Amino acid sequence: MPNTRAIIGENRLLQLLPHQDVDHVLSQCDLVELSVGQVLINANETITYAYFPLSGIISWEKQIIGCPYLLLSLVGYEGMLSIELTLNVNHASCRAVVQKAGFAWRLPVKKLEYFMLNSPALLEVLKNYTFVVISQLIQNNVCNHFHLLECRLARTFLMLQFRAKSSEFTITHESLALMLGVRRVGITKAANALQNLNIIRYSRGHVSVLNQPKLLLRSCVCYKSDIEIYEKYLAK
Amino acid sequence: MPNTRAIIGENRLLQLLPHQDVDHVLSQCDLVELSVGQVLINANETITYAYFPLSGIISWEKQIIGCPYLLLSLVGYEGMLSIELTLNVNHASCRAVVQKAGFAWRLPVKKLEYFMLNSPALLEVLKNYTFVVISQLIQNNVCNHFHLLECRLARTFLMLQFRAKSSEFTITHESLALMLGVRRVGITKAANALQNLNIIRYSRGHVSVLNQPKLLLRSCVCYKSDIEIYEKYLAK
DNA sequence: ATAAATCGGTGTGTTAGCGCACATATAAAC
DNA sequence: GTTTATATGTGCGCTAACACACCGATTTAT
Repeated sequence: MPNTRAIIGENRLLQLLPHQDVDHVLSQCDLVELSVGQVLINANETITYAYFPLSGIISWEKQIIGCPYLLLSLVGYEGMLSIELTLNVNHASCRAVVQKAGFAWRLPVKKLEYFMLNSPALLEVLKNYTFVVISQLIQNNVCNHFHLLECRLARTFLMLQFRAKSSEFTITHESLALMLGVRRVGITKAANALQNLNIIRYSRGHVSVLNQPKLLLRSCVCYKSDIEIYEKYLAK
Repeated sequence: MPNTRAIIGENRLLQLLPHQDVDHVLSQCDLVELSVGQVLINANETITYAYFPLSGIISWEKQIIGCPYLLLSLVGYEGMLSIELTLNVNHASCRAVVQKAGFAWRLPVKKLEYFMLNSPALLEVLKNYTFVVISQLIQNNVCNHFHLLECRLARTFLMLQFRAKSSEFTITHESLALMLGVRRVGITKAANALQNLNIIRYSRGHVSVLNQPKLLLRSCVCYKSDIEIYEKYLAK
């Protein structure tokens, strides 16, 4: 299905596998559509599927009683939803919400467990990706604590741009506020600063990155660190 | 060596293994002393040993260029240092520093890799513990972001008390500040508040928890959450 | 075309934690 | 017993982000 692939994209984790393994895995997957706002799973629920996004973006966010949600990781075509399965845990740590519409391969847990035992290549990719996510959790921890909002917002725009494979994407200040654990007005102020510098432009949820190099300069080192670790452990 | 064991304590992860497996593992371990301030590993260094603490406490802390260190996890007799190895990664994500003197079993990486292939029980324990640490990273992320310093300090005291297996332990405001990513004076202020309520008492690095129930009330839910997840995945 | 909903902007006062500087007090060293 | 190092306390001005409240603009629905 080369035509379909061109439209819906590919998943970088699956691309790392030998052809034979990919074929086996895909034969057990369903192609599903991800629509904005869709909650794929809530914290503590039993995991029934792993998702390998092809073109959408999923946010992985945690809530503590009495606090708002906080973004922990963004999952797009470069990753997989439900790394818990790598460790044979089948309860979700976090809520997963679709932030950008798209498509994903959906694989039942049982099948994934089978492949983890029978495809060493897949197992290795999963382990490496799980480590990458752990690294992201660590980086996020420090970043959220020490870096100023404007930097963190810039970093978030970069992460969204990367996963959207486009310098234009759709996200409201409200959603960004939820991700970064701040008030909506906080995002408005920070986003405005970036807009006044002609680095981004936005209007009613539609964001355009006008100057990516400048955005990188305004962001913290954390974006680059994340990318570097990803490339180190998940290069072709 | 029952006498020795009584003195140096036991490691809860190893206790979960069948006797036979423990004996095999311990036969390949060295008993090492942990002294306060000792840096067991720095971020990005190659991991050569895993440590199973028996009585000391190790802090796992990350630094980003331009920022202070931040505590990510405390490792005591309930855990293991170097969960990266579970995912076949042998580069350290973080620095590990001894915060409380004690003893640990030290196992060379090669041997651990061997046991991961040959002791299914150990592999399972390692996977579960790795998941527990991921959960801690997630909880910490939200906690550090939303909870007030006094709560977070109370939580830290509880974590130290738990791992020290004693309501008395030794730690300075300076070290606590480093762990929680705040100024020393911030700790002084928060610790003073707890002391004025007769919940703790401290003097020149020596802390006594006087009233643990009250300390629990002053702390955030995060301590209990951590304990619950630990018990769920690493119960006997 | 009007109403309703969504999205973004502004303004005022508050606060947790910061940076910096300096003051004690206890313990260890000589 | 005096010195020195370590550990803790205090004070002052600052700022990022908060809470709350309200306004304007654009899109969508009827």
